[in-house]
Amino acid sequence: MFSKACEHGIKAIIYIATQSLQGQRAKIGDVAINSGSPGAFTAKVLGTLTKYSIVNSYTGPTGGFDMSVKQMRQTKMSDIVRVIDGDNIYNGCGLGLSECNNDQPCPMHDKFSKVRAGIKEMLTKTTVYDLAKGLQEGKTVLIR
Amino acid sequence: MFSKACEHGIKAIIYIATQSLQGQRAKIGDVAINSGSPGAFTAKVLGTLTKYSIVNSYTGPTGGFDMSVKQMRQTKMSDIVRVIDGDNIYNGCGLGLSECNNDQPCPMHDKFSKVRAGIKEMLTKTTVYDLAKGLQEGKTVLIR
DNA sequence: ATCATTTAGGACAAATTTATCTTAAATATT
DNA sequence: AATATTTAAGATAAATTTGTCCTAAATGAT
Repeated sequence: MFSKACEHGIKAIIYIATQSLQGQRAKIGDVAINSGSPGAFTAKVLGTLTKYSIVNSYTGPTGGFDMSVKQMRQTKMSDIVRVIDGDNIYNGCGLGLSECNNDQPCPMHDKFSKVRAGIKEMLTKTTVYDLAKGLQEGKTVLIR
Repeated sequence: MFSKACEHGIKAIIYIATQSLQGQRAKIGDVAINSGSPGAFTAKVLGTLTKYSIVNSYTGPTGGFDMSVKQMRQTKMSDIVRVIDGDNIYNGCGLGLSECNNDQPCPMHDKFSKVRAGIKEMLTKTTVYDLAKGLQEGKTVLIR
């Protein structure tokens, strides 16, 4: 469904958000350990997310990553997915045709459209804040 | 969503089915041309599908691939996807955790489960016959 | 029987994704 | 100013996926 880069990115963001809720910046090493993601790889993904102002980064000692509550509330999962995986998941053809629409649909287009709308709705209705809260309250986990 | 192998496999099966509905076997070259898929690669995928009796293959002149109407009606899209891509799409964690369930869910588990159920339902309710008919009637296309 | 045609299947190659490593740039602390 | 710490970013490597090529096996037609 999502690329590994996207999975790592989402987990990292959720972890960083929980830390930020406690007033703590998260270093990439901590992120890697606590989100079960490869550090250097995740650092690149976070670089991209930083570029899009989804998360903030700081160099030097006391540096790391953090998010404001505003960022957590504004950032939808759909934003993260779009930045990392592009919008193929929202618009792409399920059978890989270069174009596919109601006018000239692939055989799965109709059925696929509905499923995709469900995915899009789910991702646009879920914010980083929502998921960070669940993790903070111990209702969910990032590693298994 | 699906791997390229799966996309090519689905397109190939739908094309083969329409040909079978007209009493024609389809050679891999025809399949490639008419489904817009790489021939040799698709041949391997069809080999797997043949092993699972989703499609039939015949060697020699007059050989090729075909499906009985019974096969078309019995074969759900979910079967093809499971054979080629495995059942990760049905059971796997959206964030890539090795395990993820209601007991110890990842942050996206609840929302993801619903979406996944929608995908599963869509794939199990759609048969090869359904899609082949749509293509045969000119309502859908395999190439763009 | 021979031959041409087709799938089967393994080896190989290319492309993409995932992941690591190394050096540079930034910056807080001393 | 010097130093230690951290992210940034490019180079490189490993793994996986995608795709091609070639030979063997099967088989219908002559």
